[in-house]
Amino acid sequence: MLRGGVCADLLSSSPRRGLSAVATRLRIELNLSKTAGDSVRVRFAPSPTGKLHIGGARTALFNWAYARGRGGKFLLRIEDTDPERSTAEHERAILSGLRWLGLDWDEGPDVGGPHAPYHQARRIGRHKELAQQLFDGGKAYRCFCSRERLEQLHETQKAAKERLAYDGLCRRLTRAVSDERAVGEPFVLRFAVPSGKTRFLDHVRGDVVFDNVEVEDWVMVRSDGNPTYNFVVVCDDVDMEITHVFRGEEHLVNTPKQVLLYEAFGRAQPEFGHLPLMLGADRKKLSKRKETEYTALSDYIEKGYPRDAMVNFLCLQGWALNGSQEIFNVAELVSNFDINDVSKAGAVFDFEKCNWMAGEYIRRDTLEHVAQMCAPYAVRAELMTEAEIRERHGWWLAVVAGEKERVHTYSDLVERLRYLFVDDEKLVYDPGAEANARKQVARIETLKAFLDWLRPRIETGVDAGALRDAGKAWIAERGLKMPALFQPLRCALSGLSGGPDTFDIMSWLGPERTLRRIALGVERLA
RNA sequence: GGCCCCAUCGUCUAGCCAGGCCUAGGACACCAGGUUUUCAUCCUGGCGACAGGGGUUCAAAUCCCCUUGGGGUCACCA
Repeated sequence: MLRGGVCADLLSSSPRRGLSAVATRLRIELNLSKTAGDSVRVRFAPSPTGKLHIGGARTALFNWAYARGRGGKFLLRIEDTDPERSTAEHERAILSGLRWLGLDWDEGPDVGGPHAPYHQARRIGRHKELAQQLFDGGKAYRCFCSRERLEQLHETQKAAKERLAYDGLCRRLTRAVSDERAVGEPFVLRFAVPSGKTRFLDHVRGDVVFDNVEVEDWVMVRSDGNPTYNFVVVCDDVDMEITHVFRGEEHLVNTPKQVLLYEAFGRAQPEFGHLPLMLGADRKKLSKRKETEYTALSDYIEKGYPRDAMVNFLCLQGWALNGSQEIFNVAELVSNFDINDVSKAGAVFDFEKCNWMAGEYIRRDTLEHVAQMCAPYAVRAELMTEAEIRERHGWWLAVVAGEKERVHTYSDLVERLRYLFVDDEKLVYDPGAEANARKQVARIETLKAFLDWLRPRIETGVDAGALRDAGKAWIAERGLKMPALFQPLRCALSGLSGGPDTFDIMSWLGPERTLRRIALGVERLA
C-alpha cells in the first residue's frame, strides 16, 4: 500500500495543475507500490540513429531536472537495438550534446553503474531470458504468419476501414502444433494481449485508459531472435528500477502495450508523463519535417547559441517557471520543475523568440565570457589565430564589446567583425550604407576636410573618447549636421550602415588604416 | 479510416484541479513615439485570445456534454 507521505507531498507541492488529486487517487487505485526508501529513478533513452533532436534534448532536460530536484537518480541508456541504423558516432554526438546542455547522469554507458551494461544491445541475453519466461508462462505465443499474409491482412483491413492490427490467427495454435512448426518454420514471438482495460497514471495527461481490444498482439521478438523496442524498454526499465517514465507524446499509444508487460512480469508499473510534441511552423511534429537544419541540437551549438539560453528556451516549450519570468537559470529550473506543470498541448517552436533569448543571454553575460566564447568562431573564420587573440586580448575585448548588444549568437558576432580584417582596398560597401553616404551632398568635401583635421590628431594613436568630443565640436563649428559627416565616414570605415561608434572603429583600425580607408572613401563615394 | 491526445493573443504561455479577485496577466513578433552620429540596446505606449454551441450555477476561461479544428499513432523502427 502507498505510504501517503513522500509521494503525495511531492505532488501537492505544485498547486498550479489539476493533476495532483488525480495522481494521488490513481496511485492508490493502481497500487503503484512504492516501498520505503524508494527514490526517484528516471532515465533518458535515446537511440543512436541520428542527431540529438531538440525535442529529445528537452525530454532529457525535464527528466534530469525532475531527478535533480528530488534527490533522485538520472540514468542514460542507449537504445541501440536497431543495428542497421545505430552508430557509435551518433552515440558520441548525443552524449556530447547532453553534456553541452550541462546534464550529468548517475548511471550510463560511459560512467557505468549497478545496472550495467547501459547499451540495450548488450543486454540481449537478459531480454531473451525474459521473453522465454513469458512464452513459458503462456503470455506470449509464436506467430508463423508470413509477411505476405500480414500485408494482405492490412490491405483488407484498410479497405474495410477497420483498424490495422494482427488478427490473432496463430494465437489459436495449440502448443503441440506450435512446437512442431517451430522446428522448420521461422516465427516471431507475439505478446498475448489479455482482454480488459489498461489504465495508467500520466502526470501530464492525467488518468489514461485504453481498451485492450485496441491493443494488438504486438511482436516482442523478431524472427531473427532480436527483441523489439516495446519489449526491451520494459525489460530494462524494470531491471533498472525506473520509477518515472517521461518521454514524448508519440509514445503515448505504446504505453498500454508496455503497461501490460509490467503486469505480465508481475511488476508494478512506473508513473508516466508524456510530454507535448515540439511542432514546426506547420504544426506538425518537428522531427517529421523535411528541413533538418534547425532541428538538431548540434545545429544550435555550431551556430553559437549560448548554452544557458538554449536550456532556458527549450524548457519554455511546454513548461513555464511562472506567468511572468521568462529568463531563469538551471538552479531555478531544478528547484521549480514539476512534471505536473507541463502543458498538454503541442508547442510550435518559435525561432524568433529563441533568437531573442540567445541575444538576451549574450547581452546579460560578462564581456570576458562572451569574448572567450566568440574566439573559436573568429579562428574558424580565419580572422585571427588563437595566438593573436591572446596577444591582443584588450583589443579583442574592445571589439567584442562593440558588437555584444547587437547579436544573437557567437558566430553572428564574429561575422559582424569581418570588416575589421579585410584589406582596406577590398572593403565591400553595403548598398544601404553607400546609399546613406551618398545622400550627403557635401560628402566629399566634408570627408576631405575631416581627413585633414584628423591626420595630425591621431599620429600617435586614436583616443576615441577625446576624439569624439573634438570631432563633434568640429562638426558644430562648421555648421554641419551629424549625419553629414558620420554617414559617409561610417561607410568608408566599415562599409556598413549600422554598427558601433565610428570613433571606436577608428581606434580598433588604428591611425594608418583609418586614414587610408577615409582616403579611399573620398575616391569611392565621389 | 480505427484508436488516442489536444484546444487562452500570429507564437510561447499564466490563470483552470479547489468557479467570483479576469473589462484575461507576461514574453516574442509587429506598429507608433522617445534616447542615440547609424544600427542595435534601452524606455514609453499600442495592436492582439478564452474555437463554436448547449448545459450546471446566483456566477464559467475555469465543471459537464456535443460539434468543429489540429495533432499523434496504427512496422519483425525506436
